[in-house]
Amino acid sequence: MIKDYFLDKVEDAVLKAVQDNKLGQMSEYKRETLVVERPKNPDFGDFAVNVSSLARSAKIAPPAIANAIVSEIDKDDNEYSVIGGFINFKAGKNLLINSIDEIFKKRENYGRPENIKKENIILEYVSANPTGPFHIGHGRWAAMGSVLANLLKFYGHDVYQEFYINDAGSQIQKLGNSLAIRIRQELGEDIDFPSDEVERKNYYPGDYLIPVAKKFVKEQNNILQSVHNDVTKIDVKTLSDFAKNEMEKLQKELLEHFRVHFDNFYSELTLHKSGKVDECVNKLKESGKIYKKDGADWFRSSDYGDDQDRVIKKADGSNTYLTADIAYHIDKLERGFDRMINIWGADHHGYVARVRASIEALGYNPDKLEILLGQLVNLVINGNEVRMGKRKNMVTLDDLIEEVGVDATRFWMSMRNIDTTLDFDIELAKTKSDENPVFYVQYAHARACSILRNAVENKVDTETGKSVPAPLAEAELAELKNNYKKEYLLPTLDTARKLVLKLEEFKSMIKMSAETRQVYTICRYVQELASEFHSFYNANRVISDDRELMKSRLALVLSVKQVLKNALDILAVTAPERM
RNA sequence: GUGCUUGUAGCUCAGUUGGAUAGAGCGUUUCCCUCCGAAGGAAAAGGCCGUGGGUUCGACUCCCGUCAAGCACACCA
Repeated sequence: MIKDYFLDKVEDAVLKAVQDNKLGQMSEYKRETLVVERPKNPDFGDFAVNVSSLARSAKIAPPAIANAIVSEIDKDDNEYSVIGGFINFKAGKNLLINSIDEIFKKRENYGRPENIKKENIILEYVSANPTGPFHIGHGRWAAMGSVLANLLKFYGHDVYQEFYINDAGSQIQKLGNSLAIRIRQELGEDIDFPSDEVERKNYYPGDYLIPVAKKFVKEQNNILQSVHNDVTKIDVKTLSDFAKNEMEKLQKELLEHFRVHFDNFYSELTLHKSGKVDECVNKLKESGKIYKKDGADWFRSSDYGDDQDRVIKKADGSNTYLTADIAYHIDKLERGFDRMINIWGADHHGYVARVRASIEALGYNPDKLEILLGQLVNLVINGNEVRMGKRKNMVTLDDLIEEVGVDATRFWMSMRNIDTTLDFDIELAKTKSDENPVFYVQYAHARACSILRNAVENKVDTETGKSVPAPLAEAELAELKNNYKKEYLLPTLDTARKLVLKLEEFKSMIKMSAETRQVYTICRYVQELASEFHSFYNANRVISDDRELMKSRLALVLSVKQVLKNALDILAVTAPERM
């Protein structure tokens, strides 16, 4: 990376200057003390380093330090200039040419770092209850999680994507009871969910169980006959299992459609059945971190930073949700993953401390668990915020995707910092104009493709009716693409510096994004690259009579297309050839 | 009451780990197609970085207080 190249040069020079006693009283320098930044004013250069931080140990003024350092640098064809305590750097032709060359060499792998410490990561996200359709909040975790998985894989890690199904506990019974009501309605009975608010909370009154009830009546006739259509005589488990399977099926179909791929769906129920939950309780007891109070077993999570202790086994002998969750995380560790990354909604933040505590209490390293807490999603309809209430006004993810499409939904759900509440403006996400960043970016890709098509297409002159030969033969374009030579770029280099630098930035953007787990940086980058490309397009005509210049610019167009594609692939947003 | 997150341009948001004149998109105003996609581009206007202190040569960034918004504080899952 040009950035790293520059920093290396500066640091080598600092070390040399220190050795030659040219930096005042400074006697040693530790690498990575200095930081590369972007100059506020682009006229200063492409990158800059501020050496003011060295002034304290050197005991000489920052400009003198900067000059001393620059005088030690082997400059090649790059420009170094000193303003105050800043060393500004402007990349020369060699570096710029090399960065485009790299794109042609690496193609779809451009941006993947050479040497990273590869980790075997389990990424858990969405993990919704199988008791209903996804709401738009789930959409944010689904989009961000799958982008993060793509990103970390691209970066070089092994990523195993898992969905934890909360298919145990009271809500499943609730689901069965709700289905019973829907089936009775289906059979013609005049019955409805209780109107009393408190009692109503024991049911899922949403419409989504109606088709499930219809299906049950159609497919499970033998069961209904055996109880002479008296639904109350059917075992609740039969009903809840049926509903649960239907919900899981719907959820999985939607995830596929949304381009979200899980390697595994891990059932909480199997965790209980396998005895792993009990095993976990026993281990905690052995660790001496359990005590009895009011008939329940309490875990001393407060010994590990939690603000209070937590019940692990209720007075009635059953386990809490937390107990299963602990067992689940221990199971992940025992499956041999180096790192566990979970994406949780901010409404679960209270769980972070207790899960970490349990991991530590059981003798594992809690730092292996990374929990990304995401703020929630607000829907904006016609400029008005629609608060996502518990059940009322619930917009399902299905509806949203149908309304705005997979590409726009994925992009919008990924484009904001995970720490900020996301305002999802439906109208804006639907617009096909520059107001909508997804289309702006896709348009840039389509435009690049269009130029490449035009370069090799024979045209017909509308006035004379004569055919006009293509500016470039197919074979020549193929040659440019497959046997790219560094010299190709030279003729357009001066007018394309900004664009080349932006293409080069892809590498550092990927690094930053992967290391901070913040996928929105990819969305931002792709908009910036599109902007630079549109700008270049307007200022420079690609197809022209000057063949060398044309080839040079086509090489850039090919590069832009490649890098846009690489970024959009990570986002799993399509890169259209035409729109 | 306690904890977590967020307050930056009219709106939606960046701000690379404490540095140069605080940036981008939308919106507003003015320009740019005889020609590769104007679904684009160029430019202008727009800011007490919620607020009050502190640390520092230097603070949007770090610390403390304070105000506002969201979320969470179960032997529910």
